[in-house]
Amino acid sequence: MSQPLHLDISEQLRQRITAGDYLPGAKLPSERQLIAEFQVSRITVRRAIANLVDQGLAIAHQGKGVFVTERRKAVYTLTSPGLFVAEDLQNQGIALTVKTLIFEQVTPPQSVQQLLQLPSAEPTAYLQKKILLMEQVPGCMDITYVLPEIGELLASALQHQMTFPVLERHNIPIERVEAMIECQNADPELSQQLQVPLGHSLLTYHHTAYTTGDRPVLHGASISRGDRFCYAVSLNHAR
Amino acid sequence: MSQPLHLDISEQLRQRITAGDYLPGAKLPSERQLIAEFQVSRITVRRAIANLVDQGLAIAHQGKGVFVTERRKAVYTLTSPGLFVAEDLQNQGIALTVKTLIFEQVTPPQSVQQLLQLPSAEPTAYLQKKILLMEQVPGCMDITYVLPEIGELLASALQHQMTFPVLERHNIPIERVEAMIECQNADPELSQQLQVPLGHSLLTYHHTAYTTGDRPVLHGASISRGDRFCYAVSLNHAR
DNA sequence: AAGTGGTCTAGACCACTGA
DNA sequence: CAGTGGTCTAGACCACTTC
Repeated sequence: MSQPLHLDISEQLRQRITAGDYLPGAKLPSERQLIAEFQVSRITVRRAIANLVDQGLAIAHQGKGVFVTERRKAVYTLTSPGLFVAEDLQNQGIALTVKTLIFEQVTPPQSVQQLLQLPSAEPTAYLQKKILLMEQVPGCMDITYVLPEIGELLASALQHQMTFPVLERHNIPIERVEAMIECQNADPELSQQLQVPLGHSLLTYHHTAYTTGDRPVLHGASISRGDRFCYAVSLNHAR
Repeated sequence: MSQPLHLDISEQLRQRITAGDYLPGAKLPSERQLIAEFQVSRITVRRAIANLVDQGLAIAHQGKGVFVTERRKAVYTLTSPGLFVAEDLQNQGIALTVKTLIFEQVTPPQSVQQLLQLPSAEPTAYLQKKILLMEQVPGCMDITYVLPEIGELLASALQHQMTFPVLERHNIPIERVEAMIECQNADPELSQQLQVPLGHSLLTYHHTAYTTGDRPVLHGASISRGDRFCYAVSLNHAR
């Protein structure tokens, strides 16, 4: 055996997918059919399917079957710092709904305290935890800490609207955003909230927003499904 | 059974990891030990471990054991378009080696032909495929298409050095870069080249670089291990 | 009821690692 | 060599979906 059987089988199936034998959205043969076709045990077929799922090529639905994944991604364009990334999607005609999970005053973790330059005596901030639904489907979980003064002022607005536009409307201009983009994998909570399998690839956009005078206003993380979103940036030479 | 056994077990192990009972780099109990501890079959223990691996919390090494992953990431800072992302790492004191896999003239795919504005009559470009080793460990695969004139001119230099500095040195300034960052999962080739398990999360930086007069020069993708790298961006308000 | 994928068992053999 | 994880088998039962 030069190569594991399950890999051999998943590679054959992968080839059929990339060749277009099974189109996006189409159903793959059932486990029973694959057992018959490749003459192997069920556990090996299941492992082969797991390989495809891990590669993001297929998704299993209990009672229905295994389906080839759709491969289109929505683009968050990072442009002006005052434009919340999700706003960009609305311009693309994607229906956006905000579902607030948490909105309360908390003592943020050390790292956030420093970024927001909170007083060490009584370091509090408002924590918002929201799910962003795109076309009724959960696509992003947003966890944001905002300065307490701002949280109090805008409590009602912040719970049902995008954060950045609310700030701009209240004369808190966003001058600069420091951002960091990374990959992470779904833990049980994210897996449940975003309705993806445990370990699913996620794209995380960490951001700290500063208003006039380089004063930090908020710090947050937008965790999106990695199979459905990406970020676009344009870098221009300073002249 | 409200929750699958394997999830129950992986959650208990996860808690021990986050609580610090098992520190990064430490070895988890062996499958045999876990079988004894939780009184379940081997397949269930293996599934529990697979859950941890999928979440990026652990990594298995045959013959050695399962180990808690190290969680530090190197940062690619996206600043001036003329600075190749990887250069940034050298400034951080990380040893960088380039291993060229492919360097040849090819007919690029349709999408690249358009981006590079190649003549439809005879659309050729140089394709470079490189592995970037950080501290002797493969961390990134770079696939770049460059205009044929440039490829010919710089053949020898391009094979062993970073692309952008070579261009700058030959008076081809990079004025603008259009970039896109996304998640993808390791297919068998990437899995082998980057020495990660099949399906491992990867961070991909697609980029098209333009020189004076908005003429495209090259288009490429830098595919990095998602568990070891991230991208930093700074967005400033235009004044 | 029939078909699908999800969970779990007991057991065998193989491949790699390190003392 | 003993200990580790990797592959594979046959078989059972469960949960969900569709008809």
